[in-house]
Amino acid sequence: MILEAVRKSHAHPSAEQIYLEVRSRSPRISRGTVYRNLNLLSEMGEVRRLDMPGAERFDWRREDHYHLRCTVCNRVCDAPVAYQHALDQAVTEETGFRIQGHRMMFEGVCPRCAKKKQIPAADGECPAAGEEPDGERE
Amino acid sequence: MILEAVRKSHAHPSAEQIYLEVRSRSPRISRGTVYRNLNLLSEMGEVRRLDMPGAERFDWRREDHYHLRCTVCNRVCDAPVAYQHALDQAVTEETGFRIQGHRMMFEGVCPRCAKKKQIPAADGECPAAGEEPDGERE
DNA sequence: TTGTCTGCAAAATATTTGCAGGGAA
DNA sequence: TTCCCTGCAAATATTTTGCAGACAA
Repeated sequence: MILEAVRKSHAHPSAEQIYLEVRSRSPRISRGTVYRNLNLLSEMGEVRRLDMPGAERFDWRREDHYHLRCTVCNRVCDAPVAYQHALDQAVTEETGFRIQGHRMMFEGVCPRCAKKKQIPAADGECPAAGEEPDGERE
Repeated sequence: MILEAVRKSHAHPSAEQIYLEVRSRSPRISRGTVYRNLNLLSEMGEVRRLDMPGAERFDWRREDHYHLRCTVCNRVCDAPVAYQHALDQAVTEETGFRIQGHRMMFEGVCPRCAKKKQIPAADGECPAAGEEPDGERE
């Protein structure tokens, strides 16, 4: 059920958002269970974890890909750039690390925030997908 | 003094590590002051902030560059890959975001952890620089 | 004096964990 | 019964903040 919640929301939700979503359908669920299962799911590779300032986010997509984050409203969407396997190879050879992969996060201001010059309310979408902003960070 | 501490430690220290370092020289300093000044310094661009699971890390280098993290001991070092400005350009054009830049974090197992199969003690160095491991994460 | 910065402690946020109970095998 | 998973609450960990005092301009 938690896995479904992550997969259904393509908005890279935080653990708290997933908790709220699941609770709306199963009101007795606890945060502990959500965190425990998100950890399990990410270890199993069913969901992907995004390191972000403030709180982790989760991604339903299992393939390697990059992300794009608005530094104003904190919304995250997928970046239109192909994963560069060649870099992993290069770093492996140069460092001796057993490279598992890499993460890339683009940062900038989304079109909406650029216009509004203010933190937007709580709706809206990425250039090509429905996402939910946060409106938190300064 | 806090800026010096970050610059002196080329090991991408956490706020706590910086606090301990500064306190060893100025025992009356408080965590609040360290956090406040790290935030100031990163806003001024004097230090760089690294988003990591668990806790933020700080980097004295001001130029754009990538990082490499051992998923076992949690040590971080600089990655031997040049920053790809072309990607920022591409994402700007494709998304309409006002791109400020991107972060890249390679992940893998460092040579020492690969050998020891265990979390190493508290010494050691990156392939080419002295760094301090964490030995925290599972 | 006025404004800025600090130490201290409490608060806020995010996540993990101990424990007893419930349900499935 | 046994084992695993859950809810609940307390505990951790990290970072921020309110406040009163110290220091410099």
